[in-house]
Amino acid sequence: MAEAAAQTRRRGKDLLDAIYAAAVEEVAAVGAGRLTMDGIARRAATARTTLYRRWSDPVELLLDALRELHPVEAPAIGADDLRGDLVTSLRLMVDWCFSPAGRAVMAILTDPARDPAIVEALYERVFAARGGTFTQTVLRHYAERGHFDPARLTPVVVGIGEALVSQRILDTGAVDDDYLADIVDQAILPAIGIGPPPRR
Amino acid sequence: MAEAAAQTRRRGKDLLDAIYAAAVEEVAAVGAGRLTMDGIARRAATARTTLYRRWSDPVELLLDALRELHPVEAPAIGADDLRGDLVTSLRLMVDWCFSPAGRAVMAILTDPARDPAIVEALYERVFAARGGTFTQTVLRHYAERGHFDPARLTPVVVGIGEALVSQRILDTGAVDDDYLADIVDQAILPAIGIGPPPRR
DNA sequence: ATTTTTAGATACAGGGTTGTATCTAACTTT
DNA sequence: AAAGTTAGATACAACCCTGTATCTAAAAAT
Repeated sequence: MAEAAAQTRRRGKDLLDAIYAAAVEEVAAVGAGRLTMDGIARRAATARTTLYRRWSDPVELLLDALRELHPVEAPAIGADDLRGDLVTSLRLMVDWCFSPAGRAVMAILTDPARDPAIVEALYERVFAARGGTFTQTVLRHYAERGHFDPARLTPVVVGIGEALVSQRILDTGAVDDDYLADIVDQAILPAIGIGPPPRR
Repeated sequence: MAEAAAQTRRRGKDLLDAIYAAAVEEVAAVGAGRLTMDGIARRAATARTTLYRRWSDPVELLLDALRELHPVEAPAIGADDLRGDLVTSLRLMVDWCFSPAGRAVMAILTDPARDPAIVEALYERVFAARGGTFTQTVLRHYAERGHFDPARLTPVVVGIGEALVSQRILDTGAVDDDYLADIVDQAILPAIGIGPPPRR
């Protein structure tokens, strides 16, 4: 009564964007197992009917939403600074994990009743553009330029940084830059034969 | 009709054990977010009434169940075999992760809507008896005996093995012994300044 | 200005979960 | 043997989610 109702009706891209945003927020909030058309509709402030016109179930909707979201950024390579680039790439990972898309992907991957087909679709749509994991891009670059022995880049080694970051996020819910530097100095660099870290 | 009905009625400990087992199986199957009195009751082949007589919600029940389950085993220390003991401790972790209790704990920890209070209660009840993580016990033992510099045992380093195992489980759902050996040779040992791993 | 498209609102039956109440019959205790 | 406790079964109203159908009015196209 007091305010003139914003009697506008969303349509086309505006509406889709609102629905996509609602979908990733919803899955991050309640988990993939509890994702529901009703929940997405409420969060997007639209009618369930509108969703059913386009998708037949919430997972289809979610996959479309993730496809539309900005893909994961690839870490940039600096000027001959392996250590700094590794920290930067991990920072990139942490930031992405806390983005709406990242939280949504995490919710899907950690769902106990997750569907392998969904996981695969996820990897294709979200990680396809990037060349491997966050630190992998950096490590390969410097290995090719002779900073260390490329034979050191085993599947285990290229996953050290990501594994430690994931664990830290799961444990404490936040990661500061000092911890990222510790990961690089105390785990990644020793594993590729650089170091040992300064003992002070 | 054909068979005489086993007209026995569970009571006391028998019944409780069946309920506890059902609870951890249920949470591992559907996830913490979807844990329901109804699901537990069905799995335990009892009436929901029986559950409501003792607990007011499924999470309370689950926490009691985890308290009753066997705690995590502590890794044994062998005869001066750091590498072998590390692999063994990681094997212990993997086995525990696939046990009913382990799967239940994982489901709780990875639930997007997890309650910090529940997580804390979990750590107290399940991990309290053990001295730190799986590899930590082993690493401390050998560090104290001079196999390597104890200053290397930072929070990052003692978590390397567990982080890589967790990531592998999440990715592939299984971990073989070769991979565990790779983790030890290519990540943990370099981080404590032992190695480099043999290049063959 | 008229027509077409479609967002938004409402309603509905069907199914699942919740928490409570009630009854019975099996097990324990005395 | 009698009295007690309590597992198991059934029923229930309330609520949420699912698909579908129907109507309206706003936005776009003509």
